[in-house]
Amino acid sequence: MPPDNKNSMTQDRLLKSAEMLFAQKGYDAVSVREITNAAKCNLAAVNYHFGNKKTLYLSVFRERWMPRAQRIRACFEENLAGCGDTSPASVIQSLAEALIKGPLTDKERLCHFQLMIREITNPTEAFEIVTEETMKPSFEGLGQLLQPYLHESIDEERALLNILSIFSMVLYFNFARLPVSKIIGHAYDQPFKDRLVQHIVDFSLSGLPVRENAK
Amino acid sequence: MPPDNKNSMTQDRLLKSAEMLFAQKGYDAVSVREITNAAKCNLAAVNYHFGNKKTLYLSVFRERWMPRAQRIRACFEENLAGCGDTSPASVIQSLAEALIKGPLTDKERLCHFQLMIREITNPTEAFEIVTEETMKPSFEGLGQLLQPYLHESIDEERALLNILSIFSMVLYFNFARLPVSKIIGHAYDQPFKDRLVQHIVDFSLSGLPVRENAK
DNA sequence: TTGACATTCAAACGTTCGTTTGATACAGAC
DNA sequence: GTCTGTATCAAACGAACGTTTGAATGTCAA
Repeated sequence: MPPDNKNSMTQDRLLKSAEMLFAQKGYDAVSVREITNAAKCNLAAVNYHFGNKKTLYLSVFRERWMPRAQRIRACFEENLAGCGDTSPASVIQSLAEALIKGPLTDKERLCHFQLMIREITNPTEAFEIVTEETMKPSFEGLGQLLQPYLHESIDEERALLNILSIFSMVLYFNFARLPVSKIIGHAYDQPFKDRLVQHIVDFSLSGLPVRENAK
Repeated sequence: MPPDNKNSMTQDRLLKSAEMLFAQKGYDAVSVREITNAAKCNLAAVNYHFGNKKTLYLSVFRERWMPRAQRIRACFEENLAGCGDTSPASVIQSLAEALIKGPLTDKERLCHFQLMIREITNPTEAFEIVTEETMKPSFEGLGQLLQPYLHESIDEERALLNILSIFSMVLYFNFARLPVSKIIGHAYDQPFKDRLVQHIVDFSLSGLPVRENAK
């Protein structure tokens, strides 16, 4: 039997380096040599531990992306439990905080959403993990939470579109930091992220802050 | 002097094929051979007409993406002129229709937003074209249109966040068709796009359709 | 100490990449 | 006809790619 320490150390370093590079540059723009250099191991290690580059990419989603998605979900549920109720305001506040401030470091969060976006624009086998095992269950859960509070006339599609819209904002403000920073004129610091959460909650609950007599 | 017809015909075919392939697969996943095969011309044509692959990619943005962004903008302005006023409802309706139904074919629109997303996640020199020459001016124009109607307490950053939020929805519902289709359970047909525009307008103006006594 | 096994490594594999080359075809100017 | 410049082409270039190989290294059971 191999020393499980050394074995998994190289595997873990590979997964870590691969995840960061895939997130930053995308699958095709990253070479196996680049990954193994970053992980400080031999070129052949990828094929020895994961078979090939594609399986390494899939392993990144299985071993690193999925657990993180679950951590975010757990954080949302903790936030909501702390609210004491399941009103739309509480739900959205808990969701926005879990996704934008949440349990992840800033680097992790950026990495997480970049991988997600790349999988949406270039779907591979990992797309199923992202949609079927993560997004879909989450959205169904949110739908059940919000449904009792929505207008009776709202059908299921409209309810889902509302949740997708909230999600689109969170996703966008996470992965499109560059253009957002360019447009608002400053970086993503902590106070701004606080204001961002507040904005998403406000906008989701009331839409544009229009004066009453101007609607 | 060469026959300007034949000259520009090959160039145009290259730009057309390159745009579609770059949008579908991303810069690194598309080879020059793939592009020249699609354009039915010789491999060396890319280097003869554009110098190299990277310049071809930039030319796609300059020669095809920018004009299309301008067509969308013109459509928005026509829509708004047809409304007779510049109320937030009219502005948002005109914007959502220009972006989601608009002057483009479905294929063009998908291509347009895919290129945009790719440039946001993998910024190159074309990123400046997308942000500085297109997004920023548009958002400033929208800000000036909406400002008079917003609450006096709303500062510039909050006003921009509102516009960015509307934009995030439009962008998301355009480029993330796959997961959206998976979640709502059907394809992007014309009636759905109508409902989508309506939803974006409603959501932007009022947020979640919550019952009054439940807010 | 020996043998079996897991892991690492340098080197090479064949393929595909972006780019270059030199020949060829063909237009209009003189 | 000859010359000039543009456009296309097949063929080849060196570099980088993902993957494979076989030897070397280290660890533990027997």
